[in-house]
Formats: sequence, structure tokens, C-alpha cells
Amino acid sequence: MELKARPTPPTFAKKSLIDCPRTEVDPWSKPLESSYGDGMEGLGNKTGHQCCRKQKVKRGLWSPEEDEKLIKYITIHGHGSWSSVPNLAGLERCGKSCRLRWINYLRPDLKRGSITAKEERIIVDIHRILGNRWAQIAKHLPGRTDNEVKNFWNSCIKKKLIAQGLDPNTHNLLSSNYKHNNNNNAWKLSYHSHQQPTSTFTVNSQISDISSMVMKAPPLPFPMIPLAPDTNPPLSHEFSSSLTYEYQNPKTQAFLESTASQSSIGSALIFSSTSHPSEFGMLDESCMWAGGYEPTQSIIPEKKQPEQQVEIEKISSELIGAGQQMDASFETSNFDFDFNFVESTLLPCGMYYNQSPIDQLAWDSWALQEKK
DNA sequence: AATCTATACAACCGCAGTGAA
DNA sequence: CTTCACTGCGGTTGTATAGAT
Repeated sequence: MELKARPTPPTFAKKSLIDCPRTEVDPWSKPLESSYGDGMEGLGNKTGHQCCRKQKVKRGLWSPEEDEKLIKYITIHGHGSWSSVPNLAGLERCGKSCRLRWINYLRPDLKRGSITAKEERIIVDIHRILGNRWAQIAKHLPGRTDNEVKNFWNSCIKKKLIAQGLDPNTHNLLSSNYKHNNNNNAWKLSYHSHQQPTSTFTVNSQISDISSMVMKAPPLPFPMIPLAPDTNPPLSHEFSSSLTYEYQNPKTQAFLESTASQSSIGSALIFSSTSHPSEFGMLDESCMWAGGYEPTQSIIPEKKQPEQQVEIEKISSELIGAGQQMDASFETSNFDFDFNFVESTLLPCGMYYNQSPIDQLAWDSWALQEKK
């Protein structure tokens, strides 16, 4: 069997935190040989994996030799039962460790390299709805693992949001609950927050250029972030349940209905509602908010039939062509697909966007960039 | 040059869910 | 119905490395 050659490690320099986008880490880089787990630390270790307690197992970083053994075995035999993999592959590791190594590092379909700005947007947008459900978020990022998403969130995005005065847990404004420290230009939580959420796009537009903003200027002053009109109920976790959010506008609904009747889309769930955007994910597995990114084939499951894919592309292009702007994600009985449009009148998460000339401008320039 | 500190990310831990015995 | 092994997930820790002092 032929194993994939390792790419030549690129030279890289660690960037400053502000630049955040991940450093150009060589995906195949390995620490010094001497640092690999060289003992049988798992033996008799009360805190080790259950499966490790019965046998001698190595722990710590994997050596290239171990990687090769695992790759070779799984490529030929598949993993089957993970607990039997170590023995069959000739590894002194526990099954759990093998599984983790394969899933997070050795799988051939993993995407190597830094997380892109686009992927970052997706992570932020979905996290806003789902919270720390890393595995769910990772499903929207082909080739990325939950561990990777989680690490990126903790080491990068979280800091960016805080630097903008946004609570990374709720994505709401931090206002008085976070105190800005002029010395280090950072926001620190001082007590429980209770604020208005920002619009989807507001967050995205800031994130896309946060490095320069933070570097060259103090953190964004709150007034730059559009606030909810007085006529709206308070948007917070003590949120009024009287307000109902609807995912879909009549125009798109009609369009999809007509399309569904003559295509493979079938029983598309095209309407749902909730009292708060944060509940979108809980409403129904088949309909969730996941706005903020472009229609993309990358999130379309591979199992999709070619004709379905063509259909999706057609719908996406027609919607875009019609100049609609709306964020939405649908799942039909057969498959799911996502659109990126923003129509402020439809989606409260994005409803402030049109009311802010700053955001409108940011949107336009972002959209322009994305087109290029 | 040596040491310290911060960062990124790989790996581990413990828990929950599931299914087979 | 209970037990147990297995798997998947989220939180946390460990470690190599870059940059600062």
C-alpha cells in the first residue's frame, strides 16, 4: 500500500495574537522524538481510559511510526471496533486514543491549514445559535474536526468577540458588565450580562476586520453597533416571548413552494418560528437558523444526488439573482441546504442591519469582496 | 544566551448515550 | 431489567514553540 507523502513543512512565524488567524502551522510537524510517550504510563492508572487499565498502553504524543501503523491498518481494514484496533494494528495504545488520533489528525479527508475567514464566520454564526456544540458546528465545516473548531474558538474567536465588547457565550453586547481595560485594550467580565444581541451581520462585519480595528483604534464604541428600535421588545435572555421570529419571507416561501412542487425538494420545511433566535436550534432538527454565509456546496452532504445538487444551485442562483438578502438554512426530507441572504425585515437577528448605514456599507463591501 | 511568558493545538479525561449480552 | 463495553462529545490539561525580557 502506498502512503501519502508528507508535504514539505513550510516555514512559518507565529503571528501576533491580534492577527489571530491561525498560524501557518505545518500539519505534519512533529515534536522531538524524545518527547513522545515513551513509557507505559497507562498501566494501573486510575484516571486512564477504562480500556487502558487492563493493558500496557502508551500515552502522550504520537510518533510518526505509530501514525503510519494506524494509517496503514485503517486504510486496509477500516477501523471496525476501535477497541480491537490497537492489537490488530500493533499499537501499544488504547482504542480510544487510536480513534481520537485518526479522527482529529490522520483522517485523509481532513482539511489542512488555517481556518479561513469564511469558516470563521460560519463558526461564529452557528455558535450564536447552538452554543458550544462543537461537533454540530464542525459538521458545517467539511474537513474540520470538533476539536479543531473548539480550539480555534477558545484561542482566537473568543478573544476577538471580547475585544469587541461582545459576550462570547451569548454574542450579546457586554456593556457595563464588561469593563474595558485601557492598559491592555481588553474587555473583562465583571458581572452577569443582560444585553441586546447584535445583528448577525454586525458581528460578522466587525470580525472580518477586527485585527485592524483593534490594532489601530480602541475597541468599537457601542454606538457603532446599531441598537434595537424602541418599538421592539427587549432582546436578551429575559426575552419577551410575545415576539415571534419567522424564518422565511412570503416571497421566498412562495418561490420554494413552487419549486418544490416541480422538483426533488419535496416536502421542504419552509416555515418555523420561535420567540428567540437562540431557540432556533431547539425548535426542530429539520429547521434551524444558520445564517451568515453563502450558499455553498461544501455543506451539502456527499450523499446528495447530482440532480439534487443541480437543483440547489439553481435555487441559490435564482434567489441571489432576484436580489434577495436573507439568511436561512433549510432541511428537507431528503437533504438540507443553506442560503446566505439578509433581509432585515425578516430576520430579527439581522433586522438592524439595514438601519445602520455603517453596517450597510460593511455589508456591501463584504459582499463585493466575496464576489471577487 | 538564558529564561520567562503566551499561544496554539494535540491529547486526555470523564460523562452520557446506546446497544448487545 | 441490568450490566457492561463501546462510542462520541465537551471540557480540560499538557507540551512545543515563538516572542519578549
